[in-house]
Amino acid sequence: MTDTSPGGLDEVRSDFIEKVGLIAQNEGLPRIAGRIFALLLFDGEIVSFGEIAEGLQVSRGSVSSATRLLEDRGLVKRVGKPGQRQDFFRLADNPYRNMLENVVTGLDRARGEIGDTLRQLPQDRPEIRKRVQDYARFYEVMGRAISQSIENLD
Amino acid sequence: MTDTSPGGLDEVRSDFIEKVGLIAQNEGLPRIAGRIFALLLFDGEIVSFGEIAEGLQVSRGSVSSATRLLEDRGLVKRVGKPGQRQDFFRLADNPYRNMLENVVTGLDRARGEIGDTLRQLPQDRPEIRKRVQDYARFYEVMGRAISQSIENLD
DNA sequence: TTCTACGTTCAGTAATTTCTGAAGGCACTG
DNA sequence: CAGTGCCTTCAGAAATTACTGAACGTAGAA
Repeated sequence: MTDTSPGGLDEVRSDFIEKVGLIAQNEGLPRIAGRIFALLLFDGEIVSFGEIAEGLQVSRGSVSSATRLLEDRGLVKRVGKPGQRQDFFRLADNPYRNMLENVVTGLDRARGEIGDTLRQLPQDRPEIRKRVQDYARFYEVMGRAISQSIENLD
Repeated sequence: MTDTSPGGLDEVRSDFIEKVGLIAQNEGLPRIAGRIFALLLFDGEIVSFGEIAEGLQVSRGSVSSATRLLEDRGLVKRVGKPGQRQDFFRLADNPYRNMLENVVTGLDRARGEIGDTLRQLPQDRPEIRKRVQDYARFYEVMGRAISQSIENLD
């Protein structure tokens, strides 16, 4: 029998999964992606495609797109099992490093777009250039900070 | 006459405003908030409530809620003008510092929620605890990095 | 006081995004 | 070769979020 008592492990687990779902949503990811990540993180095991769909009570279509998203971001790894036709998943080896790198990528993109504006601005409007430059600098500073923090993870 | 020629300042300006609107959306803010921020940043002037609504072609209701959001986050400042009933706005003094602080706040919140889970986890499941702890650490590392980067802004 | 200009609120609408579930295609099995 | 189980795709449904615009309250002007 699984531990479903109040405050028991199962409740902690499902609370965690829901929490991470909401955090993911806050960060602009589909909620299901966050839940899958949390499930793999909490259980720490290799879990099959079907178990994810059933365990989270979501459609296989959703599992398909969410796992691919997580895979693309390097947060989750798809693995095969000999003699098994199903796909299996586990946490990626370095999910947090990849998360940080994804954040940096997003910041670089924003900075790049602002840089485009800067390049289009005439030299004889230094006040505008200054302000746009400051904005670009914001993304640059934050990106650099996060890049450097990657090594602090382990 | 304003410069509306292709590649002219007006076009750069409106492209910039739209770009920042999309960036804001990416970061989970209403698009209009990003546009207002961009307008104030680009023009660098004190702009009235009505001018914002008209200039961006959005309803006064939207201007009201977006400006309040930006005000709450410390990105924009509402100022009065003597003898004027309208509200006026300008960029905040230290918008980027405040942006970074807002990010840190969000990270702290996420870390706190994961910390709650950690506290509920029994000691006899060290493997689970380890994994959840690593996840919390991710938010901690990123938050610290950004906090420290605040001083690099100027 | 009454009038007017203003910002805010909120109910409803619009737009966007997420999720579902059925159809489809592929690969393995027997 | 047919049958089965699997993942993906995609059209549509559901849910969420942003936005509008009218009603409202307030404060200054006349």
